[in-house]
Amino acid sequence: MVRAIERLPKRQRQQQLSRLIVDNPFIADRELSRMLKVSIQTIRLDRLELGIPEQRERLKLMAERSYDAVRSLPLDEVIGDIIDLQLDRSGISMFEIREEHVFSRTGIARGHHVFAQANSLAVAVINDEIALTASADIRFIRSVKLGEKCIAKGYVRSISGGRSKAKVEVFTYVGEEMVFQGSFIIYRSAGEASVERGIEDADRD
Amino acid sequence: MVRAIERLPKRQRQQQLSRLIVDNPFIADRELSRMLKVSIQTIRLDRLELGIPEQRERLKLMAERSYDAVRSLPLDEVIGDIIDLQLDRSGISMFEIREEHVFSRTGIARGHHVFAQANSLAVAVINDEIALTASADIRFIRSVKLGEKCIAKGYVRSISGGRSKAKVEVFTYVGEEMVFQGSFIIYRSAGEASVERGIEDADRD
DNA sequence: ACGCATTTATTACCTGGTCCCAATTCAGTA
DNA sequence: TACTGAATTGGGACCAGGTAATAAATGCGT
Repeated sequence: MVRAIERLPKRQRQQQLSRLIVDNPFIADRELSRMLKVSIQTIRLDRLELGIPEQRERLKLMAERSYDAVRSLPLDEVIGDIIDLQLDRSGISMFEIREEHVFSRTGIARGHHVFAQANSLAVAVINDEIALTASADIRFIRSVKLGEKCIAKGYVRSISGGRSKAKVEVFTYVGEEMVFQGSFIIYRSAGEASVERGIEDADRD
Repeated sequence: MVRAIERLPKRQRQQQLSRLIVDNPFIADRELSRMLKVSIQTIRLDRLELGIPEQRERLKLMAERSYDAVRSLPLDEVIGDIIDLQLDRSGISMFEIREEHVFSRTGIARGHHVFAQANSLAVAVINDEIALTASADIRFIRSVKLGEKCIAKGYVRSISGGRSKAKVEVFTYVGEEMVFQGSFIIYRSAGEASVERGIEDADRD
């Protein structure tokens, strides 16, 4: 039996539903029911089956993620997903090159995205409230292309200058191949609450 | 007149209220009324006077901010607005530091945005279909803060290696003050692609 | 004692849901 | 064709966390 185009079978509708919610977490059931042309109850049953929380919960989760980051470590302000982190020692992050990261003509990632991943990792691995990049020496060893997964590994090499500076080396790989290498000097606030601030005495907010 | 510690005068209570909400935006009026030992209506009047939105709105705003932040770097083709460009010679770009570019705790811009502006400019100034960053040596001279406008000036210093490499220096200013300095080696297609390898010498500090 | 600000209480209403139960529709099969 | 089970829809009760508006109570200074 040929289905009307309007109404999709359950499976496909649920897939659509997930997609819609993923790329607009702010959407409410009412709107979804209009878009998928089913009743609001169906939408709710679908969410239930798919384990998708209600809109408010979704926003709350997003807010929490970005908030926790502020409180502890800027984990959310990081480009790439931190998949391992040993503070003051090392860390690993993963970043997948997608459409929006590449030059559309060539499919090659723009350098600053690869840098951003490495920089974020270098900052994240430093166990401090305030950690800022002071300088960096970087090499793009080979270009990274659409779809490739960049695994960045960061190592804290030294903690010098009365704990106010740290050197972090980051190596980014696609598979076995090294694609990026960077040596970062990170300023830290040196200690728990105060003492030396990173760069020249930044103002507090 | 010595006030009871329990009940503060309006002004102080409202100050407290702001503080409480700032460092826990998730808190609801009910809880606030318990903490400040006033009725829930008073809390609501206070919020009204202070222009503090309800909890749900707060969470929504946070979610929006973090959502925008994730999109902001990836979506832009070029970071910063190119306001002057002489191909193969020099270029100027402007980039304003907004909420989504800073560490929310400190209001200091994340390094990779400043880098991204400079990198984008360095690539843009190279008059070629394919231009990729091969390496860079960068210094963050002072931290850049929320609201500041970064003016990046890029100069093509040399075109060497049979037109396959170019050195571009970028200086970024806030007002008169230099905040960032970078030396970029950019690979260009120089006739045909084959833009694969980058590094040859590994000098690190 | 009066008056004004402040505080509290009350009620109606809103959004965006949950939970539960019943009715309906649809498609395939005995 | 009638039956069955899944899918869909509808409705009601309830919830949190509010807004809005109006009224009543409480301070407190003069």
